[in-house]
Amino acid sequence: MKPVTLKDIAEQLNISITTVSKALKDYPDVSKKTKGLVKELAKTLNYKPNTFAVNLRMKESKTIGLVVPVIVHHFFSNIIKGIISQAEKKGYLVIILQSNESYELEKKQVDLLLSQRVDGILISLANGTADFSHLNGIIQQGKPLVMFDKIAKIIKCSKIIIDDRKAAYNATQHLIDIGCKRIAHFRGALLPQNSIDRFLGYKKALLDNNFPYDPSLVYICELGDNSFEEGKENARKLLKDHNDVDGIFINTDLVAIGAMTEFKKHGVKVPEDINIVGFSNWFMSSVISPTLTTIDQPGYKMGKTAFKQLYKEMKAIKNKKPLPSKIITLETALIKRESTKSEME
Amino acid sequence: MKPVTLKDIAEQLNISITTVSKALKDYPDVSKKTKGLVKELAKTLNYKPNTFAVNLRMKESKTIGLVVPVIVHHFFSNIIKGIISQAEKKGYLVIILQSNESYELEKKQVDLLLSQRVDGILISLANGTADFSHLNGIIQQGKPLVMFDKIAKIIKCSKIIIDDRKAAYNATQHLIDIGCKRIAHFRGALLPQNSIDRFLGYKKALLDNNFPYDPSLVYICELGDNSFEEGKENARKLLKDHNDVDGIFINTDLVAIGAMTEFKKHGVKVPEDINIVGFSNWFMSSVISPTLTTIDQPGYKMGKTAFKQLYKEMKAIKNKKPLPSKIITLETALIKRESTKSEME
DNA sequence: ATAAACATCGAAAACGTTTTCGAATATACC
DNA sequence: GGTATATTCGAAAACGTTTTCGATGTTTAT
Repeated sequence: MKPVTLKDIAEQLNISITTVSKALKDYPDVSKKTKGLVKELAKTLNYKPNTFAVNLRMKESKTIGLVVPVIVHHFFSNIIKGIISQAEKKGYLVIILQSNESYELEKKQVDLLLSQRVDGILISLANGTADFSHLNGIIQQGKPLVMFDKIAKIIKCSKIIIDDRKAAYNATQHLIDIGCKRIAHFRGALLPQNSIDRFLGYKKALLDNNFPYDPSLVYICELGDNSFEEGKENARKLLKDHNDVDGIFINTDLVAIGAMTEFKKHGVKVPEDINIVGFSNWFMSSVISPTLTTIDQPGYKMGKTAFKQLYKEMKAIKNKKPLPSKIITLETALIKRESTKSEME
Repeated sequence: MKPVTLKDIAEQLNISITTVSKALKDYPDVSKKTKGLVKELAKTLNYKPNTFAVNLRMKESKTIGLVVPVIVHHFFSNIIKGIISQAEKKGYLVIILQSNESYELEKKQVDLLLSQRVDGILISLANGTADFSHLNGIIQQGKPLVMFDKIAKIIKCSKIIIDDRKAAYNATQHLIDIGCKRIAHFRGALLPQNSIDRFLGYKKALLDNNFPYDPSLVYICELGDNSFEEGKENARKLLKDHNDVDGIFINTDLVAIGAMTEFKKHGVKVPEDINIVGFSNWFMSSVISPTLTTIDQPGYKMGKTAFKQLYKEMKAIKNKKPLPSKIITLETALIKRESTKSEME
């Protein structure tokens, strides 16, 4: 019933706790014979070191904290999977918390992780987060912090991102290449950096091609949740305001799918009447009809990379040689599908 | 830099560590005055109890382990969300591990959680799991274990499930009600209980309606991953073997969507030629074309319920009054959409 | 006045591990 | 035989908290 301790093994073998501990860790100053005895008995008794004691002694828990805005989300669950699988390889466990896109909750979750004394923190910011003192709190405690996807440029820590601006530029350029003349954009909320960058990429592509930039063609997802409903809502608005739009670059696949559903309802054909490019390459997008042209965003890889960076920093801090912050940009790719016409020669 | 400890507070106030500890926990045997002083200083110093020490002393970590077969999955990520949100309310953290549908990995993950000394474990079994000794290991250690969705009937622990058989029965009955005469079934792998139960529900509905049960109409997802590809594969086989099938009850939405895609490719119309009912009500199913008739499986609620049950059992074990195991069955609902014809009068 | 009750505090043990440092024994060398 | 060097072990401190139990001082009741 009671878990086996070093003491139990020591008593049965009539040696000291010290020796048992050292034997199990292959210290050079214990004989082969006693090592053998100890290891054998440890195995038969099914000894498992008490993590609580180890944590206290070593001042680390081999556990990291992860805060994401949402869990039920193709992109984020891929990131989570990437983080967990990489962490496991290095012997780390992951505690996951959700901010629900709320700054208040995010702050609370960070505090929770801090008081739990995790060895490091991975975070993707809530859309509403504009104050960053809770993040500085992490750094002040000397804990490594790595941000991914939804980042804050101001904070001095490593970041794993994609080049949203470039990806958006490519998406918009694709619409231009296939012959679109009037291109709208459904953008995300005002605050998140990637929502801003995607907008800027869209705008730059227009200007580089001598297209006029028309602010009335930019629709903001006002609810801020990048939902199916927002796509439908904006599609309705667009249909009312502008009947000459023949291409849309949309912030997120889900919003794009909402828009396509609404267009279908109104008899507007995709891609014949309107070409659509989404963003993220949710699995869903390859399965709907028409399949959605989109930007592939490497969630799994982002998760892996984020943990790897955090791991390096945790190791560095342990060795009292903190690493400089690093910004890693992951490649994206334009996935051409049925929602945009094929390229013209 | 160094975190503040009880000792720091005690020294600054010239009182004992004991008194500081008691003051912070509102013990009755410390005066209001000292309580005030201690609490104030604790706040200004930003004192946070050292979780490692507390865990060691209290022999509990307020942390539970969660093992799921997959993370990137609409149903499971909903469950995860439910578990995390409920756990947070009770002050528990959740460590998530993934078995990747592999028995070996599942066993390893359970061992990991056990050696981490989590206070309890929630698990949904991998499809390949047929040996259950690792689960009995949990119970033998006196740790509460609650299984959900993919369960093993043999293990004596609480379980949160849906009535798969009844749900499958209703799905099949729906196909019969709308006039289908020859109904096929794409089932999941052979081992998982819910795959078995759904098959049995399908069969019972047929027999209750005096339909012949024809084993050649039951297609097994052989890869065992319930994927889009498996849906396409089975649809191809069905098209080759049976040209008279006018309804299919399919184990999982994703497989159903794969099948629909394949049918569309071959010019077979849904629901005109073949009616399809899926299972799980993934968000995706409400967005594809045609929208998919399916069984709604309450993932979020299942997660919440699973944690609640685990919490009760953890509390009970702490009070040395272990609770009897309990099986909780959650309600499902048939969601009628476009992939099945409307009911005949 | 004495005894009983109450209020307030602190010493110390315990949780189980890791690691430093010194002690003891055995082996090597001259 | 004596000194130096390996080899093998263990005592003890430390990590920071919780909680038992006794000590001290103060108030109330008799």
